[in-house]
Amino acid sequence: MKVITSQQQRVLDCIQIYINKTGFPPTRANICKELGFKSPNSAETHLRALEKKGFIAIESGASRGISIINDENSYGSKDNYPVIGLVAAGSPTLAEENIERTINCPKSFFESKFDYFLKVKGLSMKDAGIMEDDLIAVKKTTDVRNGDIVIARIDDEVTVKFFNKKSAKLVELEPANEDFETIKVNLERDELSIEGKSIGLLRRN
Amino acid sequence: MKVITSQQQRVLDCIQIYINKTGFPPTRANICKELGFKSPNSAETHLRALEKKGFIAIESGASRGISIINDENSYGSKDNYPVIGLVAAGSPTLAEENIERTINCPKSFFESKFDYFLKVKGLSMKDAGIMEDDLIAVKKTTDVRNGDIVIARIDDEVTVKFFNKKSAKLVELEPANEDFETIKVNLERDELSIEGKSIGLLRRN
DNA sequence: CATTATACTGTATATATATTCAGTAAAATT
DNA sequence: AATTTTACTGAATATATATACAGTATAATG
Repeated sequence: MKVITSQQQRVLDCIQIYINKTGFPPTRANICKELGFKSPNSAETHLRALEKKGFIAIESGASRGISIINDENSYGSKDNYPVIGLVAAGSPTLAEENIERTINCPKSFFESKFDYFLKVKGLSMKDAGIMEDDLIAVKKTTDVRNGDIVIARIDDEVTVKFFNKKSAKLVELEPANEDFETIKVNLERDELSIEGKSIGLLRRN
Repeated sequence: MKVITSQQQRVLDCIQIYINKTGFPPTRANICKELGFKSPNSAETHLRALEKKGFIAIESGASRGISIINDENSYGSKDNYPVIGLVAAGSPTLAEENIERTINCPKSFFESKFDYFLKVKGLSMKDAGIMEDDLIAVKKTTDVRNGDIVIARIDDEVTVKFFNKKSAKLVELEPANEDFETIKVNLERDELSIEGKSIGLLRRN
């Protein structure tokens, strides 16, 4: 359903920025001028695609009748997210004893939904801009791709690394710090469980 | 602010309710239907009165070009924080044209209050875990100490660096990347204005 | 007391705007 | 290989919309 293309994202951003700036939505012509299109139909088709995919609603016949649809974000809907610190060996990540505290934050704060914040230990991902005590917004999923920053569990130890599947039986978990070594996981012999992936980061100095 | 009449208040309320309901402002005809007027000029004259008194702004020629002017809604007092992208030379950081969009976030999200998010360009602070396109939560202040990550303005260029006051007349702005050089500012000769300091960071992958 | 602001109806119109139709072309999907 | 989706240009048009103009009437203001 929700696969937005990069151009459609540009149009969606353009609408949001226009509303923030002026207080009302743009016309087709406004979007064209903003994004460099030469035909109003360019904007029109993108708008219809965004409407079809459920990102916006268009009031038929009305001028500037565009409204952005915010999923559960019925404006200002917030939620409490747990902050996970040191995860005890063997225990489920979200077990109560692992929750340090909670952070109140809007549901639509990051691009996609997430489930908890993980407090980072060590500097194995420092070249990716992830420092000690940073809070990684973790989305629980096993659908990860090469290059994703994943939260993985090997032998009851939780680690944050770049995911890189080399073959059907070999996954490499790569650090972003030359002082650390790549973890090679033989899927036939070792057990690898993907807890989720990073979709954002929060740092409080 | 001048005195608003009861009818003008009705029109103003009508506009706000319409925006809340549809996401965009009403036309003259919409207002007439809503409030029972029989001529579009009824709405028109009320709108012009509201404009003259400073309650709304009307974009000339634009359809639905009404925006409600709300002093309480000016950035900082609520939970909407502006995201500042490329700052044009010479213009104030929070000038409207520099605001890319806004982010809704709790006031107490970071340890101390802050004023806006600055979108980072370049990698001069990468060893401090600040990467391109990261959003730095900036607190507007000139009260900075050595070691703080400051947002400074030198010759109309905005830069993010570690602050280090060496003496009464020498301030060094240190990058966190060996490929960049420390900026030495002679306070007697050069002008240095401290916009504020970083009190947190937000990254959205 | 003249003037201005408020509060309307009613008509008219230039133009702002959505929207359709006719094409082209590349990429993705089936 | 055929079809759909994406991504555009360019022109045409019905209509949605702002806005001016012509009135009427009451209340406030200087």
